[in-house]
Amino acid sequence: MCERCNYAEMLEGHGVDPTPLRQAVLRSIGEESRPLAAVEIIAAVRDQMSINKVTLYRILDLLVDRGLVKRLSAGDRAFRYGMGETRHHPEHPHFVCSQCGVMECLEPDLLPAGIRKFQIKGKRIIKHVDVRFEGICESCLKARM
Amino acid sequence: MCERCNYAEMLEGHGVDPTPLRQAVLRSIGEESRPLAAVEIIAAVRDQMSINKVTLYRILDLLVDRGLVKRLSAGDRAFRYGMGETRHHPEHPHFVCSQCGVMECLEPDLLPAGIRKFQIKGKRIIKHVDVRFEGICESCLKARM
DNA sequence: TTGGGCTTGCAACTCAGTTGCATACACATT
DNA sequence: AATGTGTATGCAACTGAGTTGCAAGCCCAA
Ligand SMILES: [Mn+2]
Ligand SMILES: [Mn+2]
Ligand SMILES: [Zn+2]
Ligand SMILES: [Zn+2]
Repeated sequence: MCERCNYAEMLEGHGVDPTPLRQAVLRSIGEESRPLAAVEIIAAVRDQMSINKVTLYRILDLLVDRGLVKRLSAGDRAFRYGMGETRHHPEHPHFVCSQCGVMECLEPDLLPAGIRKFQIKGKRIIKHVDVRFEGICESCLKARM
Repeated sequence: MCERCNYAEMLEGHGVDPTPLRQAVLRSIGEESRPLAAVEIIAAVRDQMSINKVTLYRILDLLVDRGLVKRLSAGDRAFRYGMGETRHHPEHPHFVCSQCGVMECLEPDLLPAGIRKFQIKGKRIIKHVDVRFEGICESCLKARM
């Protein structure tokens, strides 16, 4: 998210006790520009303190449940975790590199305008739309030459 | 796909030996109107003949590789497998019920027009776009009342 | 008839995440 | 102070979906 975010305040604002581990998990996600896999989050947290992987997954569940974090599907078997939507961080599509698997955030204006208007279609309730671009990322492109 | 599809011919046309198991896997996928999880495909095939799960996954890999089948992400941990694109079966978005997990195919015209035009963006190569609507399906809606 | 490649099966494995249960700590009640 | 109650974390074992290694069966070619 941003360097001046107060993660403890964000947690408290969502009714979550801001324990050191929860702050560290949220900070690790917030300080990256792209959504991270659990294995990346655990590595980042462990640079500063010790954490068990079950605790990490429980914290992630809690943060996703409270809307602080968004669980994203990258098209492989591991979820990615990125910051939830706020006014400073609007909904946006993502890009996944089919070679190295990295997920990147794209500009919100790449979300096709009006994608929200398909709200009722054949008696379903549509809650949200997930748009994922797939291809080859810049760094994999460079490595090919 | 359709009842009059000749699955053996489709396999041969893509350079794949049309063994009974491969035909049964492709037929199981083609006869459904929605993409299936591997566990559903194996159940469908086993209604007619015996198959080992490793064989199923190897056949799925092969069919995906040849473009006969498309591997889709439903936002959970199990892939779904649906028929690949042809002239009779154009690209289309999907819907996933966040309650029961079922994936359904939506009309191709729900794909936002012009979504293909984001072909070059920030030095990435974009190969395709995956649009997935999430919400509550008709049958889960009924069951709520 | 022998040999190679393709197809399938079985056992064991991997990876990402989950469950069960125990321990530790905080804070409230007596 | 002693006790209880809930919350946070850890550890071991488990699960589900898919993968790997290797062996066996089959087909056709030399
Ligand atoms: Mn993002
Ligand atoms: Mn479909
Ligand atoms: Zn890449
Ligand atoms: Zn449903």
